[in-house]
Amino acid sequence: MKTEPSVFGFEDLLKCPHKTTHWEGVRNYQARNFMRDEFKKNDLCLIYHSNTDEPAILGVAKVVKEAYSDDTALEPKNRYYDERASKGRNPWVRVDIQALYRLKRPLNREVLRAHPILCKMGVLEKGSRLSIQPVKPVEFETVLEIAGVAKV
DNA sequence: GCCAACGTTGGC
DNA sequence: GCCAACGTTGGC
Repeated sequence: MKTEPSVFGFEDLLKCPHKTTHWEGVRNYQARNFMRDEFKKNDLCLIYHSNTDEPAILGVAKVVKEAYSDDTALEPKNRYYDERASKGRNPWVRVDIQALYRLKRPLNREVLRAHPILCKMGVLEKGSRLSIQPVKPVEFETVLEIAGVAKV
């Protein structure tokens, strides 16, 4: 799961009550489909900072609530407002996630590129813009193994 | 700030 | 359905 630290970073997640937040504002159908169809309760996700001086994977979170209506799309004042969405016909969903671990050693793109397994990750692909994208089990395990984790 | 890549929009 | 124009993403 990508996020821009200037908007909502991993540190912001840690400050939330129960280190839990609604992952809202996804307005891309492909990314939405992943949340809607693939995210199951207790699944783990990697948190990645994009559009920043130091893009990196730096945390792990858990799905605590599966996809449900992202009502920010219905609020005209909200930055994620979508005028075409309406109550009862809202295409957008959010999930709730809870921070679990901080990576002891955040993995930046240079580190990912240099690794024989992690160099294949979607986030490194040219033109990769998907804010929600699948991670292979072996990739996930490798990230935890070489980064090390600390409970938050 | 630049710019390539991509998704979306809308005229035809 | 095609495709040009446009807006956004995001690394660098």
